[in-house]
Amino acid sequence: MSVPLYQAKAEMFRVLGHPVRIRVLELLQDGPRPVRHLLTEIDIEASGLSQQLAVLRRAGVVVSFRDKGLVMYALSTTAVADLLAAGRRILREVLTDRDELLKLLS
Amino acid sequence: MSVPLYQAKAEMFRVLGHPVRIRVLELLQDGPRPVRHLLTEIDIEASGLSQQLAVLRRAGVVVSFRDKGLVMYALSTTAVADLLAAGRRILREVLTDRDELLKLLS
DNA sequence: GGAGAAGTTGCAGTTGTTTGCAATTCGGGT
DNA sequence: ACCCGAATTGCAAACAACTGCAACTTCTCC
Repeated sequence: MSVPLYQAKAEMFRVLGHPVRIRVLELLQDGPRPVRHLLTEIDIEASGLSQQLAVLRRAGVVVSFRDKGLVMYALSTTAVADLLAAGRRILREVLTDRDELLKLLS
Repeated sequence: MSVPLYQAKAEMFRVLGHPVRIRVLELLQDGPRPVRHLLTEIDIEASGLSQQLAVLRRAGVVVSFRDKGLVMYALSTTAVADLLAAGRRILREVLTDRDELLKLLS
C-alpha cells in the first residue's frame, strides 16, 4: 500500500465529516434513492449535492447507477450503516457526559 | 438542541478525519498514554501534537489528566474504539472491492 | 431528432484548517 | 525561590475545502 493506512482511515472519516454528506448517507440507509429524492430532503442546490455525492463516490462509500432516467445512489456496503450507528452511539455518550457535567456545575 | 443533529454527527467524524488524530486514538486504544509517549510514536512537533489533542479534547473524544508530572490522555469512552473498528472494517471492504475491480480490468 | 428534465463539471471567491515557530504556562525537583 | 522539562497557546503563512453560478452532457420521451 503506497498510502499509509492511518492516512487512508483519516481520509475515510474526513469524507463523512460534512453535514450534507452525513444526511445523504442517513437517507441511503433506508435503501437506494434517486438524486431527485435526496434533493427534496436536503436544502441544497443540485450542483452542490452533486459535488458532495462525487466526494462520497470517489471514497467508495456510495455507488451510483441509472434506473429509468433517474440516477440512483446506494451505500456501497452495509458496513457504512454500522459506522453511522457507532457514530450516533458516541455522540450520545459524549453529549450525556457533557450534560451531567453541566448539572454538577449548576 | 440548538445545533441540528446531523451537524453534530458531521463534526464528530470531521474530528477523526486527520492522520495525526487517528494515530493518537489508535495508540490510546491500548490504554491511557502520556503525551511524551505519543510524541515518540508520531513524527510531529510537540506543539502540533498539542493542537490536535486539543481538537480531540474539545470534541469530547479524549480526556486528559495529570499523573506524576506527565499529562496523560485516554479515550473518553470505549465507544470510540468501536468507531475505529467500524472504520477499519469499511476500509477493508472498500479496498478489496476496488482491488477486485482492478483485477477485472487487467 | 428536438425539447426539456436530470445531473454533472469547472471555476473563482470565500471560508475554514493545518502547520511551524516563538512565547508562555505549569509542575516537580533541588 | 529557581530551574528545567513537559505541554499548551497564539499567530501568521500556506493550504485545502466549500459554495454558488454558469456551462455542459446525457437521458428520455414525444
